[in-house]
Amino acid sequence: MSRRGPCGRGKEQRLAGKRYACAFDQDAQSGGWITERVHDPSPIHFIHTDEPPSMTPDPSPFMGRAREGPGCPSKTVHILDDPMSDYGDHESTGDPLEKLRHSTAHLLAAAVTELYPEAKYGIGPAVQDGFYYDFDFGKPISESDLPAIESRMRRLAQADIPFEHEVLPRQRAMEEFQKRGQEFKLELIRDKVEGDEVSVYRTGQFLDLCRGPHVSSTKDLKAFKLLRVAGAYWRGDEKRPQLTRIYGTAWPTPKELDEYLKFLEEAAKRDHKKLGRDLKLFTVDDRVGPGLPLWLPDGATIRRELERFIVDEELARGYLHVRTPDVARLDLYRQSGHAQLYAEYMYPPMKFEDGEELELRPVNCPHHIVVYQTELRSYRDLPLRIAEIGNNWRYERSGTLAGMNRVRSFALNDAHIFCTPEQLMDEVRSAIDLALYFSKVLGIDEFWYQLSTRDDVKDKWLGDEAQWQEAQAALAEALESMGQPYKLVAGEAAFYGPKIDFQVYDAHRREFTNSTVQVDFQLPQRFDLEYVAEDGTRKRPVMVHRGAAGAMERLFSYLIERYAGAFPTWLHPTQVVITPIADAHLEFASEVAKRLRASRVRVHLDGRSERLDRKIRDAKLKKVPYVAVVGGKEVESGHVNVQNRAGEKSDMPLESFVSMISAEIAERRR
RNA sequence: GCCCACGUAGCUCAGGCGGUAGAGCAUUUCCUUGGUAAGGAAAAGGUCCCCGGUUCGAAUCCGGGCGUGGGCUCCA
Repeated sequence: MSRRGPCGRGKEQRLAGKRYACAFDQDAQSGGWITERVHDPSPIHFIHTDEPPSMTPDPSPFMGRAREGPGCPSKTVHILDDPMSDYGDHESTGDPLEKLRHSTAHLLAAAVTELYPEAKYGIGPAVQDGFYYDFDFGKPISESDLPAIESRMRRLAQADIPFEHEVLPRQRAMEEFQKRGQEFKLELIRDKVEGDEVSVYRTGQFLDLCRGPHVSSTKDLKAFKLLRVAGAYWRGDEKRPQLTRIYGTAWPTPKELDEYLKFLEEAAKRDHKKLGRDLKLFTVDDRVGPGLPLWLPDGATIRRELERFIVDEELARGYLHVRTPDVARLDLYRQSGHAQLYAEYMYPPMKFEDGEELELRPVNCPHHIVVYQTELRSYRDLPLRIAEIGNNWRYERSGTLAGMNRVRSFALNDAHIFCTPEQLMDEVRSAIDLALYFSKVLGIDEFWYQLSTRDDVKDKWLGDEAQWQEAQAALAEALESMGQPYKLVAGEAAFYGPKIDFQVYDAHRREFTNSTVQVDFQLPQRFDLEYVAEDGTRKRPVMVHRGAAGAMERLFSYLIERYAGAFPTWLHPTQVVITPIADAHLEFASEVAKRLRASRVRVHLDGRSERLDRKIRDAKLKKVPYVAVVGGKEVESGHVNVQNRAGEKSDMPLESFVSMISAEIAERRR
């Protein structure tokens, strides 16, 4: 069997394109790595669509995710073995689309064989919405080389070349690939193929180690397009050669291909980096530094609303909000273990003359632990839920930074719940419930849960077996008791405990972790946390790390893409644009503005000497929820003529409008 | 960090096989006061990412940085 390693599939998944209406369930395609899946991962809701989502960050990273981290689902899911999709354990799902794409990958390789005889082949699996094939060309290949390869593919497709399946004796297969200088394939046979029979597929001059199945002829491949080239390490290992990966997409018909390409265009339009610039929400400037975004006034307004919403809800649910510093003595992180296990993501400490070493915090759990320890806690105090929306600093590798989605300084909606083992389940459940509530209000309609448990490799984990079992059971049970389906991924837990991640997609259907719930027995031990139990003895609490809304930065990038900038009224930086028709109506317009502001509605009075059409157009481009036109008639009647984003107009008394929009805002209607 | 591509006015981009650069939008000013997605005119605006090198001369060529995008790795 294959290993399911850490490498994963995420990549593929990422690249994938969308899956239009349906969500994901792609695990079917992904097959089998998910060992013991408990429920099907179906995505849970999806509601509307037109708005694709994006994602948010991982919450409390905490921990030490040394290198395994809680991670993103991505990896989790896919696999490493994907390579094997080319061979090995890739169990075909029988999905015709997958077969088509996998065959197109072979077609790509066949074209490359003719154009670049020296090329060596890596693997070429089908992935969500397409396929890729990794090659070692022995020289740089760029996107400008794709058209030539693609047209050769078309020629081969028209040539009606059969996909011939052969089963060769192992020795014979080795010789075949040896003769062709295909060292990567030889390696795959050595490592992945058991037994004496080796399954190969032949397409013209191209011979591939592959289990299939494939379409019968290249003429069955009618709608495909090469999309981009990228570097990819052989077998996902950074220490091995980097191959050139060519990504492409393939569909049964040209029409579907077209739709997919259109989807990509649409996704580009709602890209949060583009909208962030167009709508003046945030900026990233070299002078400040990579991965350090600046929230501009309108973006900051949205963030303020989000934080207000989050904090108010948490306070209502019994969380205690605190404020703790962004820096702390390095010793604090030595004690938590981060200095050792998380060092590569931490900024270098600031050293002072007197020997003091201060560290920008990569996580804030140690701070909350200190808060916990300001008093001798009683079992009556538990569960104690300490929350904070505070900045965390992580020195992410430069190549991973992306807009607001992945940054080096981010404000996590973090909380640490200190509770007794008996309370664990309930706390996990309420943390999930909170995340669900946030999702519902914020419009995160499409997401799924992923339960990451520990795998068998013992030394990767801290703690004892019993605690792990207990924690995993608590997480699984919490989800099940709430009727929430999830995907179970073994081996992806944080080193200190299992976790549940909430996964979402961005506009391009790349997967991200939005929020998480993680159980931790390690920090309580490292900090010798305790509480006085009912019987007077000292006991150790359990910690739950949870980031219900994720990081504000990632949440923001998600919401921008989710709404394509057309935020719900309660979030929109400008809720109403008041447009007087002529200067003569400015005075009444000012009164209208004043009235709305008195009710805390964010308004912008557009007093430019522009025409009405122009002002309305500008407001529409800003995706402002309401445009209130004020002209002679309105001055006369005391009404406002309001147009919403759908273009529906209605004339109503100012007071009616005020109460209408106030209610909409108060209810945080979407 | 690695691979590929890219880096010209605030934005979107042209142009430049070496001789100090253009458009549209945005901005400013003037005219226009006009009922539901772009009224007209003028002006202003650029270290052509940075640093070196080659050259009489570099935004254009070469090298090295930095940054951005897409992937890989990683994952807050």
